[in-house]
Amino acid sequence: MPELPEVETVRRDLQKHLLNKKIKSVTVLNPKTVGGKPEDFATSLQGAFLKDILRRGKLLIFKLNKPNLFLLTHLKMTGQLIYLIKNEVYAGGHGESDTAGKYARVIITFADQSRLFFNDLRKFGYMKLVDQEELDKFILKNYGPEPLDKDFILSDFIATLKKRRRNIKSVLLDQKIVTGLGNIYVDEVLFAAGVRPMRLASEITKLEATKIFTAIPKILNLAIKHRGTTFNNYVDGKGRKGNFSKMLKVYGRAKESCLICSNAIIKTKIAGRGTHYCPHCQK
DNA sequence: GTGTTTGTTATCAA
DNA sequence: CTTGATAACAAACA
Repeated sequence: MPELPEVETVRRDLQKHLLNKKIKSVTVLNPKTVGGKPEDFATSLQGAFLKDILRRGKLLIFKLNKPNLFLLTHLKMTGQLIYLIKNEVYAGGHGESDTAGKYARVIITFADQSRLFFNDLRKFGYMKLVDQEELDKFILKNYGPEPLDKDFILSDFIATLKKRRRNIKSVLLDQKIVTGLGNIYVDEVLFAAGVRPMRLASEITKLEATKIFTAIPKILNLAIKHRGTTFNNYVDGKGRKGNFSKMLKVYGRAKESCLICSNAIIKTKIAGRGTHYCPHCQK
């Protein structure tokens, strides 16, 4: 489940390896992944150079040298981007040992014969070509402030929570309120802030909101430092697992004892998602 | 066969 | 119009 730290780890890996590479050919193995006609998708990319790789929330944005062309990539639940040099074989990727694996959906081959695999077991992820105008519109419509940027502002955050009559968990999962958090990091953030996930957002105190606000970048940055969390499928740009899994304090620890107070961690369902919290440390 | 896993969007209700 | 709640999507696993 790639959330902000995992997507950022992939972005940094890929930026190191494939900046300024020229796209030689594109193979679309699952047409639904790219939408429209696969041959149009391939043709548009062919011959283009990769100039930059950006991230907005959990969305990766590949900037191409063709004027006004951006390749958006969303990994959703099980997407992986794996970069392999010429003839390199990757053992992994949803348990496959073949180079491509049976879950490869798109393969981009560069002029030097290195390749970028977009694997996606559940086919929720997508690649999509847009121009600058479509990109701006898309981001404006779907994304709120970046928690690691200056536009994530405490007073705005407190005011937003005050207006929401939903549980805090679903509010934090809403990408328009703050981008990048998913099921794992929301549980971790709420534990760090000492707030129960079912609490009504509008009734969160200023002090609690401040604790949540502070915990968000703190935990995300720490997770990036450890190259993300691998729970199911996530791997980085070279197929390696993330190390933050060992440092999770509540997610995936149902019935285990709280690392602070030793009470049993409770697992329940909130906002349709598996939700973990400590009944003693979180009020 | 059943329930569970989750990022995002579609759909419906208020 | 907005907001919120829920189903749907897809595939695999216990």
